[in-house]
Amino acid sequence: MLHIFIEQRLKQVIAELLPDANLETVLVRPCPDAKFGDYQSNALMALAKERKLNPRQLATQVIGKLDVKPWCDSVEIAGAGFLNFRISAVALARTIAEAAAGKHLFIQPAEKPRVAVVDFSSPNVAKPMHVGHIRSTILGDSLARALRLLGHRVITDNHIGDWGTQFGKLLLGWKQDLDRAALEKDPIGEMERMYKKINAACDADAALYETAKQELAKLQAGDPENLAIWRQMIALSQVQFDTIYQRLGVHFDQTLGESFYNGQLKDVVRQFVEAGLARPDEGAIRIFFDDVPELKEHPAVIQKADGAATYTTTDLATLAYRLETWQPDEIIYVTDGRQQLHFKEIFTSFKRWKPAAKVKLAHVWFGSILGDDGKPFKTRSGDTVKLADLLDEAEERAFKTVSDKNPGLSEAERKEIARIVGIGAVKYADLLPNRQSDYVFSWDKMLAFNGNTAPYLLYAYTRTRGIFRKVTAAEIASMAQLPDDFVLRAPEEIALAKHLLNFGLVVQAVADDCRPNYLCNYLYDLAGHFARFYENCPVLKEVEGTERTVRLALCDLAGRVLQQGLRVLGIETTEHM
RNA sequence: GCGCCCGUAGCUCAGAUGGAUAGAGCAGCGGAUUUCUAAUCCGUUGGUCGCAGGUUCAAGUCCUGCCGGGCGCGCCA
Repeated sequence: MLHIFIEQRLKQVIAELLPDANLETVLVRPCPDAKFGDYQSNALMALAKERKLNPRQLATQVIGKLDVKPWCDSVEIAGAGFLNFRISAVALARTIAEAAAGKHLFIQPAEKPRVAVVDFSSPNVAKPMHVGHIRSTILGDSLARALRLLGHRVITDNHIGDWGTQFGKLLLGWKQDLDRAALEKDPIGEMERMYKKINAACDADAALYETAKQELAKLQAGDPENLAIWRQMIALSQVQFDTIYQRLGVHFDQTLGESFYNGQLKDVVRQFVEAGLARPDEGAIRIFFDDVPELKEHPAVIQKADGAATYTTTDLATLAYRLETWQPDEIIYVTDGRQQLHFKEIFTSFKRWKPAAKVKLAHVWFGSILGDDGKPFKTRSGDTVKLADLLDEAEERAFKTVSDKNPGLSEAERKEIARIVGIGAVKYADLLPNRQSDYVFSWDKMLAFNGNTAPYLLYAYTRTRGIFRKVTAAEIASMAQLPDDFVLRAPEEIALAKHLLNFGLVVQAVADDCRPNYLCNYLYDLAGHFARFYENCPVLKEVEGTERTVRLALCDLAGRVLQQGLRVLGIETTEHM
C-alpha cells in the first residue's frame, strides 16, 4: 500500500515540472524483479518522449524534487529512465506493525466509492443449471466481492430467463405430457424431460408448433391458467437456483428476471421509434447501425412482426430501469463471449437512446470450459454436465483425499473439509485462467496439492493457523503492541512482508480490469513466500522477544490476507485439512 | 464471406498504461523429513513467444499481411 503514497508524491513533482502532463499515466507498480527494487515507475520515459526530452535528464530533475523519505531511503534512476524505489526497513516495519494492530489489512478503501450493478448467472427457468452457468456465477460473485472490499456499493442482480418463446412449448408440454409424480420428485428433471420432448415434437409437426405459439400468446395476454402454470414453473426453478447458490455461497440483492420488464417494453419501442432511432423493416422494428462497421450487417430487432419484443428490448428496458433505480456509475454484465455482438448492439443503442447517461457499461465476457478432448465439456454420454452433479463430485473426490490423508478426523469434520476444499477447488479452477481464454476442465489439476490450486492455498492457510494453536492468548495479544522500529533480517521475512503490502494493489487491479485471476496469482505467490518463510524462519523455536512476536505477526498477517483474498474469490477457509 | 478471440517449454497455462534477462505447475532428473501437520520445501533440464514485415529508446503485448484453431453472424435467449 506504500506505493500509493510514493505515487502521489511523484504526481505532485511531475505536475510541477510538466504542468500539462496527464497524471493518470504516472503509476508506481511493483518491480518485476526484486533486484531492481520494490516499486518502479516507467512513466517518465513516455513523458520525456512526448516532449522530446532526454528521459534520464528528466528523471534526474524529478528525483531532485522528489521527497519519499518517509517510505524509501533512496530513489534510483536505472536503464532508459526507470525510477526504482526501495522500501525502507522502518517503513516496512511500521506498516506491518499497523496491520498487526488491526489498523488495516494492506488495503485502502476507495477515495470515491462508486455504485456498481453486477449482472451475472442468469439461469433459465425450467432448465437445470449446468456447467455453462458456473463461470458467470463465480466470476460475477467474485467481482462483486472485490468491489465491496474496496468500499464500493454493489447491487447484484440475477436476470433470470423467465420469459420468452420457450414458454409456449413449456406450457403445451405441461398440459399434454406432465408427469405429476415425477414433478413432485424432481421438478427440474421432469420439466427438462417434458421440454425436450415437446421441442422435438414441435420441430416435426408444424401444427403442434402453432399450438405452442398460441399458448405463448395466451400467456402474454394474461390468461389465468397459463399464468398460474408459468408462476409455478418459476417457483420450482427458484428452489433449485437457491439450493445451488447456497452451496456456492453466492448471494443476489435482486432477482429481477426478464418478465419483470414486460410492462415497459412497448414504451421502449415507442421511444426508439419516436426518437428516430428505430424504424419498421419487413414487418418488424429494427435499430440500424450503418455507422458502426461491426454492426452494419446486424440491425437489431426490438419488435418482431408478431408484435412481441425481443431480448434486446428487454435488455434496454433493464438498463433504463437500473439507471433510474440505482443511479449506478457502472453496470457489469458477466456472460459468455459469444454474446459480444449482442452487447455491442445494446451498448451502442443505449448511448443513442440516453446520450446524457454517464454510466460505464462493461461486458465482462469469458471463454468456454472444455473437456480433455478440447471440445465443450460434456459427460461421457455426451450430455451437458449439471452443476449440482459437478459440485457433488468435487466434494466426493475431496472427501476421499481428506479421509486418506487425515483418517483421524471425524466423518463430520472430513465432510466439512471436503465441502470447503471441493467447492473451493471448482471455483479456483474457474477463476485462475484468464477469463477470456477457454480452459480444460481437470479434476486432477484442480484438486492437486502442488501448484496453483485451492487445496494448496487452503493448506497454506491451515499452516498459518496451526502455529496459533500452540501459542498463549497473551502472546497473541502482544502482536497488537509491536514496536514499530523492529528490523526484519531474514530474506524470507522481508520478501513475505513486502508481498503483503501489495494485497490492496492487486484487489484494485481485479476490480479495475474485472480479472480475479490477478488475485489468484497473487495469493499463490503469497503462499509460496509464506512456505519459504515457514521453512526457514522458526516462529516458536530458537527465537524470543520481539523477533518471535514479529514472526508470529507475519504468520497471522499471511493467514489473514490469504483468508481475505480467498473470501474475495468466494472461497471459504478451514482450520484443519 | 464478414466479425470477434486464440496460437508462449513435451502437457496445462500465467505474463497488471509496451519496460529491464519471458514465468509457474505437471511430467523428467537430483536433493531435504525423529516436522511449528511433508497435502511441504530446495535444486535442475526444457523457449526462433505460429510465420513474415512494420512502429518504438524498448514488442509475447501495438499495426499490416499470411498460416493454423475456436466462436459468432435467428423476427431464439
